[in-house]
Amino acid sequence: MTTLRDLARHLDLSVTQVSRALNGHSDVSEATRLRVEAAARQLNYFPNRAARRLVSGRSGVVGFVERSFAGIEREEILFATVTGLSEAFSERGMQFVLHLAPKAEGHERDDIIRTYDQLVRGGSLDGFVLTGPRPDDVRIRHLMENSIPFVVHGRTGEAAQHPFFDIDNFGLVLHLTRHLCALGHRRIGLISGPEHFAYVHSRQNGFETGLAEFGAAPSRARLRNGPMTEDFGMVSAVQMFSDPGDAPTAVICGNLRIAKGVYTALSALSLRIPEDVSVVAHDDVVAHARPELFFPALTVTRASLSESWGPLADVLRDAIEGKELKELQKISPYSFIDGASTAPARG
Amino acid sequence: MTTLRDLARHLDLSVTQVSRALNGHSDVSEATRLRVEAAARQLNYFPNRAARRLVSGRSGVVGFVERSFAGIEREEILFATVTGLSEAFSERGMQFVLHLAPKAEGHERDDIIRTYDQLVRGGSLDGFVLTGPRPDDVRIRHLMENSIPFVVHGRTGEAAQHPFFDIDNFGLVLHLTRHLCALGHRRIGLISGPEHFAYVHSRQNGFETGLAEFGAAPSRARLRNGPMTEDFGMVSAVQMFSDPGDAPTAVICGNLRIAKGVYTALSALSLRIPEDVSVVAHDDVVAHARPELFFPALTVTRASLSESWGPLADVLRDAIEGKELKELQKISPYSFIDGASTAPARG
DNA sequence: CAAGATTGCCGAAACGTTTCGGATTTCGGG
DNA sequence: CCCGAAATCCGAAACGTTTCGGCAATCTTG
Repeated sequence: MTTLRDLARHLDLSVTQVSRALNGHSDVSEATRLRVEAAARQLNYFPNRAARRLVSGRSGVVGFVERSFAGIEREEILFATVTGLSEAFSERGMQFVLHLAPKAEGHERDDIIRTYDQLVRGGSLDGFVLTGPRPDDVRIRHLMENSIPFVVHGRTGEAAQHPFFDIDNFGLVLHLTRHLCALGHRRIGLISGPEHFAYVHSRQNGFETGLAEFGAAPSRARLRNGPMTEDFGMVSAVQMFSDPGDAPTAVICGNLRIAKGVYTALSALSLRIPEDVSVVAHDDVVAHARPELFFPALTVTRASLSESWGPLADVLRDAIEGKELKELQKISPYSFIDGASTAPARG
Repeated sequence: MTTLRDLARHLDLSVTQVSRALNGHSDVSEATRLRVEAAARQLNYFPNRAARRLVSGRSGVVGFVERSFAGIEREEILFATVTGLSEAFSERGMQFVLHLAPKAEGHERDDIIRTYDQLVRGGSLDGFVLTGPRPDDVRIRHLMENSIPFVVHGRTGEAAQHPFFDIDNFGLVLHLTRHLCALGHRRIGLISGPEHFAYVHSRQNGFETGLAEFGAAPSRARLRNGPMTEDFGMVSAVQMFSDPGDAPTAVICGNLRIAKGVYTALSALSLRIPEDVSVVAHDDVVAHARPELFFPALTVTRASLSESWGPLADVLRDAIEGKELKELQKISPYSFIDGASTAPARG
């Protein structure tokens, strides 16, 4: 293995200067910089990471902690997350490790916190990626208190005080709500995710804001929180539309799986889309279902999950480098794609 | 962060002795060893990995390289592999990183090899886990030539010269074949995996050996190689049983998915299991399908995939530590579980 | 009790890099 | 041609650990 010293001897320079040349420091002449780079290539020199880490105090490794078995329906998304982050960090010269914390009994997230501590000890890991934040997330509080760098996919709330990369959950549901209201709908259903997740709250806020703009009010009966599954969408829709008096005229679905269930339910109830009911959804482009394959084509807001890994990795890198909080909070744009699943509200 | 020096000062010992005490060396008295351990706990000392790696020349990180998008039906198994290995290496104090090599055009596996080199440079990674070996695998040859430690899940052949952890593919198909032959079956079908994988060859050898023991010969028409999917099992079975003259009286399935397809096909062809056709399979316990849920209950050999990650990690650890090749080749046992899907051959 | 063996300990060097402070050379301006 | 400033360069220390060789005290043995 060729070292910096080998290079220095070979070039008749000092180790210092070779190091500075390779790291692009200012006080090294253009000529020697080129000479050094050429020699480095020729002797195929690669910096020893361990040595670099020892002096820099950083390991170049980041992690993602998850409990061992999170349940079947989370597998698909977990897989996408792991592969996406692996790729993103690889491209940035960092390494990404998945750490599966054994499922311990007792305190829900205590063991996960202990895992964070263990991993950060001895400089094994520089930082973490978190997903699925709760409004008041213990993990986030703990990491902040111990000033361990991290980035959250999503955020704890609209005014979160931590590094994150998120989609505009508030905005996109507001957009969908306005779209439906503009068509004359006032009784709108919202079938969203599990109540304890922060993004569900943001979406609900967007929903209520949109309704308020048009002088409408949400109804407890038209609000459903539960797992983002086709089954839940189906059951929720059947329940919502079972009361003919108060049934909604339009439904907003948290994702495409839920929309799938809603389509099934409406078809079974002999309700036509969009004549009887308008349906819209948010498309996170994770499953293999595409909104164009719905019939009639689904109107959606879209923000691709697979495009979030890169920015997420950037934010974590910057967080580790100690940048300002305001540079560490990014919100991704979404697009609105009009389909054929909405129509003006009837009479 | 407390270092060895802090500990040494605190205990009024030398750094050397503290280090040796913590690493359980022989020339340190029991008394001081206990004293040192107590102090380490109290000051909550954790060895700095980077420093340790710098001197030992090892990183404590191992990797698994895969191309970015390997196709849907491989996802399930890839996911199981990644989570299983993550957990196994965590338990051994090592870190496991998944590296997704971008899908490049041109030479099939050239880019993967380059990836191995890059990762091993600068001491980033100590070794690799490989899966799905071919009989003459370029990756394996390359790693051996450059003496980079690795372990293969599976092996290139019966007399492989590399570290591996494998199930007894030859033996288990031999077992199934003998079982069927003992029941009087002579025309037996084998629906197995893609031809280029080494394990498919081993299984085929076991099959032919078993047949030969009973004086039977394999037939080209009763041998199918293809993807391990339900669809392939279904199509293969239909084709095999379409020729009434030469149709088999029993079928061996490469895994449970294939068996599922075979059950479907036989049912559609109005062939009863086991009265008309006996069916057996190998169960790798990866999917959520269980052989008991087949009707009639499937007779299988079983070797759980999820139990292979630990031994696999052990072998790689030992390979990195430079143990002898013969200690680095492990074959896991399988069990035979008799169901209700076989019966004596008729007439 | 002397001589060798054993036990428990220590100082110093090494791993390969970055960085601090200072030294040397070169250059422009008077 | 000289002087200060800018441009390049360098030695040495530091990061935290392991390990090699040696040293002193204690124990064993004849």
